[in-house]
Amino acid sequence: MDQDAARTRVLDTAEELFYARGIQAVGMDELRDGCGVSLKRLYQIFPAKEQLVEAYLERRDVRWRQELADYVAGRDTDADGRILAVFDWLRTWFRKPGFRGCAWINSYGELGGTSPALTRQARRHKNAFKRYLRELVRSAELPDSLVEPIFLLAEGAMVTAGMTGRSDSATHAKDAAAVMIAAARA
Amino acid sequence: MDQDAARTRVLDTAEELFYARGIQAVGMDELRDGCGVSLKRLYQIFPAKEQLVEAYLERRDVRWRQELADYVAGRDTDADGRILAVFDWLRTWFRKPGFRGCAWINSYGELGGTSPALTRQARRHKNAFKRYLRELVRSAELPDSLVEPIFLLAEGAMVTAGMTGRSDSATHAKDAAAVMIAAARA
DNA sequence: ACGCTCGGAGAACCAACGTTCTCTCTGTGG
DNA sequence: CCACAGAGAGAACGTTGGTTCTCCGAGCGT
Repeated sequence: MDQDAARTRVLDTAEELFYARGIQAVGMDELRDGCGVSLKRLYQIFPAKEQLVEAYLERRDVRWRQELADYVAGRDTDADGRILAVFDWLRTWFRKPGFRGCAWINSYGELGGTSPALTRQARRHKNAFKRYLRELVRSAELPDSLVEPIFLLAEGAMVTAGMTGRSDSATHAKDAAAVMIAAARA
Repeated sequence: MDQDAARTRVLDTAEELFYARGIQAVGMDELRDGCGVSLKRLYQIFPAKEQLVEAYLERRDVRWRQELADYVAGRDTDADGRILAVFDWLRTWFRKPGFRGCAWINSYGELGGTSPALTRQARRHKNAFKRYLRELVRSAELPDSLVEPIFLLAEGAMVTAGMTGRSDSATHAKDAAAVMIAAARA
C-alpha cells in the first residue's frame, strides 16, 4: 500500500468515525484499528490529530459541494427549479443511513470554542455554500436578497434533520423557499 | 454557604464555562476554581459530570424560553408582530457579549453521537420552542403550516449567528418570516 | 476543654488518549 | 549472504481529567 492509498484509507475511516461520534470521542488507536494503517505511518502522514481533522473537513467540503452541484446541474429544470433542487438534494442527504447533521455545525459545536482554525474552516465552508446559492439565485434573475433566506432555511433544515433524525425539514424548507421565490417574482 | 447557594454557584459557573468553550473542554478542577465550591461538595450535589451537564441544560432551557416569552409578551403589538418579535429577541441575544450560538445545537454537535440522554434533552428543548411558536401562530389565526418555516428560519439564524459572530441573520430571518406571513394572509 | 461532625484543600488514583519508541520482520541492493 | 532501510505491532511515556481519599481545621454541644 503506497502513501496515497494509506492517506485515503485514513481519511475514509476518520470521516466515518469523526462524523458518527464526534472528533474527541475517537482515539488514534481506534482509528488505526479501523483503517489498518499503523500509528507510525499515520503520524508520518498527519503529524498531529488536529491536521487530520483539518484534512477530513477539507476533503468533505470539496466532495459535499461537488455532490450538491452535480445533483442540481443534473436536474432537467429551469433556474427556479434548480434553487428548489437544492432542498431535494438535502432531503436525499438526510435520508442516507448514518446521517447525523452537518459535519461543520457539529464540529463547530464541539471545538469552535477552543480551535480558531476549525472555526475558520467551518465559516469558509458555509461561505462557499452561500456563494453557490447566490449563483443559483442570480442565474434565475432573482434579487440577491433571496440568498440569505434560502441559506437560513437550508441551515435550519440541516440542524433540525440532524437533531431529530427525520428528513421532512427539507420538504418544509423547500415549500418555504418556493413561497419566497414566488413573492420575489410578484 | 448552604446547599442551594452552592448549587446555584456551581450551575452559574458551569453554564459560563461549558457554553463558552464546550463541555469536554472544561475539567472539574477548573470548575471548582471558578465557582469556589470544593470538589467534595460538588460531587455531593452532582454525583457525576454528566448530571451536572444535564442540570445545566435543563436550567438554561427554562430560563431561555422564559426570557423569550417575557420579551415577546412585553411588546406592545398585535399577534403578527409578536411572531416577528421572536426574531427581534434573537437579535438581542446574538448581540450579547459571549454569544456563541445555541447551547443545545452546540452540545448536540459535541456529544450527540455518544450520549442519547443529551440528544433527548436537545430534542425536548427544540420541541418546546416549536410548541411556543405554534401558539403564537395560532393566536394570530395563521395556518399551522407557518410554524415549520418560522422555526427553520430561527434555527438557521441561530446557527449562522453562532458561527459568524454576527447578528444580522436575525434581521434576514425576520424579513423572510414577514414575507411568509404576508403570503399566508393573501 | 474535649470529642465529634462537617467541610475544604489538595493529593492520589485510575483510565483514556495523543504521541513516541522499541523490537522485530521483510524485502532489497551489493 | 549480508547490511540496511522501511514498515508494522504494540508497548511505553507523559499528560489530562473524572472521581475518590486523606488530612486538617473550624464550629458546636456538653
